[in-house]
Amino acid sequence: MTTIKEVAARAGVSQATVSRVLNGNPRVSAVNRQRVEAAIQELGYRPNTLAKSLVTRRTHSAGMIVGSLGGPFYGDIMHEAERVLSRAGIHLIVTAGNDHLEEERSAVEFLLERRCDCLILHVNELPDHELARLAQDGPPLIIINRLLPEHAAHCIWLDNEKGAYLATRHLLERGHRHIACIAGPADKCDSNERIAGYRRALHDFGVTYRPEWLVHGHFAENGGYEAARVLLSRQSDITAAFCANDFIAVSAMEAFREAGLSVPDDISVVGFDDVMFTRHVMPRLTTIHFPVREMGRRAGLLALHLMGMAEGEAASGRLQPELVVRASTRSLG
Amino acid sequence: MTTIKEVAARAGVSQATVSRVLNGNPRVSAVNRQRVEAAIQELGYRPNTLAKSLVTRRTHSAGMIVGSLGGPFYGDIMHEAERVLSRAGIHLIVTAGNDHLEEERSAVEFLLERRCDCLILHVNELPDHELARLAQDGPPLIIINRLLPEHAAHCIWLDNEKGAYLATRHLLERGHRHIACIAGPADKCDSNERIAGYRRALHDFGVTYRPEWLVHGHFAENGGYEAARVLLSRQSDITAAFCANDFIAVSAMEAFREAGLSVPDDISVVGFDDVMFTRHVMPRLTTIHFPVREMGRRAGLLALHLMGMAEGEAASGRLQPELVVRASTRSLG
DNA sequence: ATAGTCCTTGTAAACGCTTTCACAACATCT
DNA sequence: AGATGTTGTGAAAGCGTTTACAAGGACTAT
Repeated sequence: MTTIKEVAARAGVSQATVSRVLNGNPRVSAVNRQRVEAAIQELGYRPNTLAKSLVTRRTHSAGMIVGSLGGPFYGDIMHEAERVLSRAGIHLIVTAGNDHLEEERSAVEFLLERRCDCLILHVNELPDHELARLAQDGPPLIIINRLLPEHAAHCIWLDNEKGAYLATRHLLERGHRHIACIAGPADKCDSNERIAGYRRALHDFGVTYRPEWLVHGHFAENGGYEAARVLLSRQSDITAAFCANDFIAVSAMEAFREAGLSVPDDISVVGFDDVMFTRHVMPRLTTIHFPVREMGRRAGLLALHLMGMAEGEAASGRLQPELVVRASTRSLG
Repeated sequence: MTTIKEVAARAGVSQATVSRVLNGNPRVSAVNRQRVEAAIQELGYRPNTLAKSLVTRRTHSAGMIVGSLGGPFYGDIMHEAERVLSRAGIHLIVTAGNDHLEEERSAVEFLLERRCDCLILHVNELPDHELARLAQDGPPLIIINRLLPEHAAHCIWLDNEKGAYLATRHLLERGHRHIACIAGPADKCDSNERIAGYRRALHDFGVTYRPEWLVHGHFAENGGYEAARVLLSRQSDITAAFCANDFIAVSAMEAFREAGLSVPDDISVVGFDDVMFTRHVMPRLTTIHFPVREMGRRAGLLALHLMGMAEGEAASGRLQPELVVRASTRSLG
């Protein structure tokens, strides 16, 4: 790899002059500028960002942690954040935390060691106080899909409770009174918020919640299949099910179908997230739209903001879910 | 940020000793080792990888370029590659090229400037000779989903032609003789290879290809909708369609349905890629399985190999597609 | 005693860049 | 004339690490 020194030698100037050309410093004579540019071309010189960052203390990069590099949810977030950031010359470095405490910690460590100018975190296991400490003595921090009350200005989150409320209310308004809830893992707060919204809706409509209506699945693909079977085995005359996400909903529908129940004729199903493929499943899934892309976009914007690179309002805050009615729910009777 | 110097001062030793502790060098007395470790804890010291890499000339990172950070295809590739690499202590840095020449170039530049130890490229626009040059004077290079004949040992690609052949043959074996092809964009080589496979199959079964059977869509979501409508407008009595990917297939099915055609009763449809949701669409899509995850895994493995960190065989080479028969195709008559 | 090992430690020179400072050369004002 | 800017330039210090290399101390073998 050629260095700035060699370029300087070739151009017959000092390193300082080459550096000035590289950084667009106007205090360089036209002659020298040309010479340097020629030398750069000829040698195929490529500045070493490591060295540069070492002295400038800026890496022009934002670090992001997501649950996993795969999957439609994170894909959209990364994609949108990257769009916003790259337009401002900031590169996004993404790493997976895999919803695992140790991995999340080491991911943070990794990004910190790389001296990212800003951190965008989607972490499940890292406890609040560690995040708080990080926010205090690290680079600017943005937390997505989670609310730290003391750091709300750095958080972007979804009103999960409301989403679940909307979904359940939709079922109630269509006359359903025996409504199951296939929730996510019991230890995720997303999951619990959604359960809360479900219960509030029941309560508002004067329906008494029954424990046998609730069952837990996991958020990944096929997460709802087993859960739905458990539910069915309980014989609890349900006519509708609110599912904590679309994967659960789709795989639960499969289980229902196998049990001879038709969706939506025998049982109505609502999902959550509105991931891309919900439009293509049959019946097309009624679900709660999660503005993921907006979340990604805002994360990028807020990052720029905190790095002092964006004008206008900060983009933190709560995002609103919306009900999308399709074909997997119908009125009772 | 605390530096190694401060740690040294606090522990009452030299920087060199701290560095030795950091790097697990055994030539440090137990006493000093403890002192240093204590100092590190107390100060919350975090080594600066930038500085480290500057001198060691290793960044312990592999750079990857994909078309976009979103989407199931790249998601899987990134995910699998990351799994393999992170287990070996190598971090994956992913950047999007957005299938755009300039962006791909600048993505390469970015990764090169970051001094990644290895590059994994999924690029569409970058011409062969630029890749060849890169392979020559840059870090180890891996090219996925594309074959550079002179660099086959660094490539991992899919036999697209064969996949298309299998798909088309399946339709032919079921008695179809008027088979459309909804291809991808005409300028992508994936797309053209798949067209070639389609035509070879027709030829092998003695069916004469007709130009009005071919229509181009794009690979993204809904890419097949318009294309299918064009196809229908041609009145070409087709009974089956081979689609160049699953997104095309799914949106084409929608167009067929809108036109009053039932899949598979009136028209059979085969997709390509076998992305996750094809199992959940209705009718469940017959498609060609593209071993994406295997491709990602191999890319990671090959990267390790080229960095001299893996034992065993190199993982380059051609991946085989497989036909997955589901419910969107049926026998004619 | 003396020389030869083996360990542990510190000193100082890199790594490739930016940036401050000083200085020369020249232009512009009293 | 002299004083005062203005510009373009290079020398050198520093960013936070690693890593020769050398040196000192504690042994052992003569």
